[in-house]
Amino acid sequence: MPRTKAFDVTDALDKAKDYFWAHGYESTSMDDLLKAMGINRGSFYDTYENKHKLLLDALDHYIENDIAPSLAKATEGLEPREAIVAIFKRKLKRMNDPQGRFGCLLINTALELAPHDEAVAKVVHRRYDELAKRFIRLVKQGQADGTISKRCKPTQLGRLLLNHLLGVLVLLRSRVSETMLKSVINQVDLLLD
Amino acid sequence: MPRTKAFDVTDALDKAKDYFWAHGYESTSMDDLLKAMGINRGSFYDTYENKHKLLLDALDHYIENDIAPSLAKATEGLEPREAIVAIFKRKLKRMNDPQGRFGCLLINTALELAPHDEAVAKVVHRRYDELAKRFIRLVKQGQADGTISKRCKPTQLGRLLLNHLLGVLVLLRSRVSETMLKSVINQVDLLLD
DNA sequence: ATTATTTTGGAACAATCATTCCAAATAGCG
DNA sequence: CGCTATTTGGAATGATTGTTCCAAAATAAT
Repeated sequence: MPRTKAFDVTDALDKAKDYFWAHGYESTSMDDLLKAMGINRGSFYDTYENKHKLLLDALDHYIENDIAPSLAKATEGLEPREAIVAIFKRKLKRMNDPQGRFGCLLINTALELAPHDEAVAKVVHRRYDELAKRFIRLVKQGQADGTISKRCKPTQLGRLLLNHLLGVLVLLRSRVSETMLKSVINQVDLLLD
Repeated sequence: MPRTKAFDVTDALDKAKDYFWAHGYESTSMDDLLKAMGINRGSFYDTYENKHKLLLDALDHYIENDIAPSLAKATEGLEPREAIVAIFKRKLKRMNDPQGRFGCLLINTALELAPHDEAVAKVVHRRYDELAKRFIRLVKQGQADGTISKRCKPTQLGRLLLNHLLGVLVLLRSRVSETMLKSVINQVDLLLD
């Protein structure tokens, strides 16, 4: 019986995600969001509850639709060690397109809100763990096939790789020079040898 | 002939720095700032010009009065390699006091503002370079006295260490578990061997 | 003590904040 | 077509934003 929504809920969420990604949470006003999403106040509050709830949804949407596919694409068909290297090299490739320079929404949000926002902190921890596990699995496989050094336990090395990635994403958003970025990214091999 | 200021300009700046450190830039309102600094509007705008200018001053004040002394204290009297390790272990020690959990003001600010704030980006780049140079110098010395592996050029390894530090400071502010933090920090040795 | 100069406290400002609310418009069902 | 449930657009809300402004207070020099 009811009227149907005049906009695509997921599309609008995706636009919101992009805006948060570029500008952060506090710097983004409701007016900015509504304009970016192409909807208006009534529809917004009816659909997404409020700004903070939208952020949490945007974070999940980001992991599912940006991070996960990006990781899958970068690593598909590659041997474990090459997969790890590819994850980092990919950041280098993307450093010159607009989106790539905004770093990672998860990390940006973690730094802006985690200390005073329990809900955000929880999401961040879960996603860090997932990323760490992914690295750990790749390390195990790489150590098994002999391409990654065994002088460090998989768990430790996996976490070290996650930490390395966090650093790279900080450098990206900090807009450091390409030289600096290349220099750091190319050191992944040092961690694996 | 004039009246003298009723407050200590540097003390108030220090309080502002602490508030920015804990809460970030956008989340901090002028009311918050004035309360934290213990002064009022007239005095503020007369002395510090405006909120954005204050942030830049706070950043410099932070590097000079928090980072520099902290690094000096952590490394004094230590051999190069031990100095590097000490810089990281220090983060672990501090992880349970309130201030330590807020990460690093420079990095927090970089992630929040660098993409859209030229002045902040400039400061960030200069300070990153200083930190990198410091690491590079220590690496050179460590390689000279044989305590640090020579399989990597000082410049490269120095930057890698800076990147490692950025990651650790992200993890700190993200409030990850002590286990996770220890695990990552203890891997510094892997980078130096 | 008087004068000159600066700071101080806070009222006032226009702009913007996130959110609420509701009449008008709309679309599916009978 | 008419009924009804839902969405839509936007006016309105009260709170808060960063900044300006100025009279009153205070101090150092004359």
